Amino acid sequence: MAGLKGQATYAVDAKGRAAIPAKMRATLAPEDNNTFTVTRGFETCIFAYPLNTWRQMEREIGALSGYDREARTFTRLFMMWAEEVSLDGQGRIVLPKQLVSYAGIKDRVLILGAYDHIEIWAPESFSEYLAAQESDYETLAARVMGGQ
Amino acid sequence: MAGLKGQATYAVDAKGRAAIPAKMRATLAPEDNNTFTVTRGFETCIFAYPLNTWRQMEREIGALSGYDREARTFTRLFMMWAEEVSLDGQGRIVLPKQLVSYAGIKDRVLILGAYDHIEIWAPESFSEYLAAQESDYETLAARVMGGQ
DNA sequence: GTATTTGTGGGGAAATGTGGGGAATATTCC
DNA sequence: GGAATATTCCCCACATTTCCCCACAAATAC
Repeated sequence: MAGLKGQATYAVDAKGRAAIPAKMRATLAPEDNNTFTVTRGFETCIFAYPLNTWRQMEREIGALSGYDREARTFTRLFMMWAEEVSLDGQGRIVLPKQLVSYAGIKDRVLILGAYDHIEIWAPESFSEYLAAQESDYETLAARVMGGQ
Repeated sequence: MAGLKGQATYAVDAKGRAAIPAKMRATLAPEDNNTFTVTRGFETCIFAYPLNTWRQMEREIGALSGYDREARTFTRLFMMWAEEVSLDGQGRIVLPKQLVSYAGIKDRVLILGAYDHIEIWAPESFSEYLAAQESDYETLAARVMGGQ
């Protein structure tokens, strides 16, 4: 699968639905079956994994020991927020209420591609998140990618 | 089997019944025969294992040495609380009284999927459990999954 | 300028969660 | 032992939520 990329903001309607950008939909493999698993993301957003990617995540979770206290806690938190959602005929998903509330989403969402998953943010939360970063883009790149 | 996931709170009626979320029921294999084995869980909740998974747990218990004192104690505690329960026509199970009392359940339960089993909590107990965690979600993930 | 794709809204059918009745089974008490 | 009582199980009924489809507006492509 080609990496998920791009960004767009969309309306959330009265039924809690939001469109997934057509460009991102085009990136999905047929085996993904127009299905995502959404779960609690890191840093106040919703993560949406295409089906194939989610299967890989589950394998990693399944490899953890049920007798280790921290592993148990993480398994609970990761899985309890997870929910499988499929695109409707118009390319939308229903955002689970609990995740909407966790992410602070009201009537609009910012959807962005992040290589192997999609992220769904309340636009205001994303602005705050950006503002809170201490390193600028260039510095961050150097640190993460090993510029020096 | 796809991992059990999701969360929902349900009423416990006067007969001690609680619904199992339809999404979780859909995850069960036909061989699970709509049957769970419930037992005392780790951290003040009830664990409910689908039949197949329970068989696996039993094999692990069976592999323990009966001549080891601690193994003997763990076997007793693990097995003495276990009880097999089946879904009724409406997708509910009857929660065994002793486990209800152990988990501090009153009139509502929080049910969550935890990959290979379901957990049944008193909502208040789960809140306390969450509040008692010293690491936040992101930190926990990095520690358990090896972010760094 | 027209045709096609993309995004938004809403209505009706089906599934889900909850309560309760009554028969069958078990338990208690005399 | 037998009657009274309690418990368990299986069924039906209803309210609510969710799902799936149709319709239209806006944007993009040609």
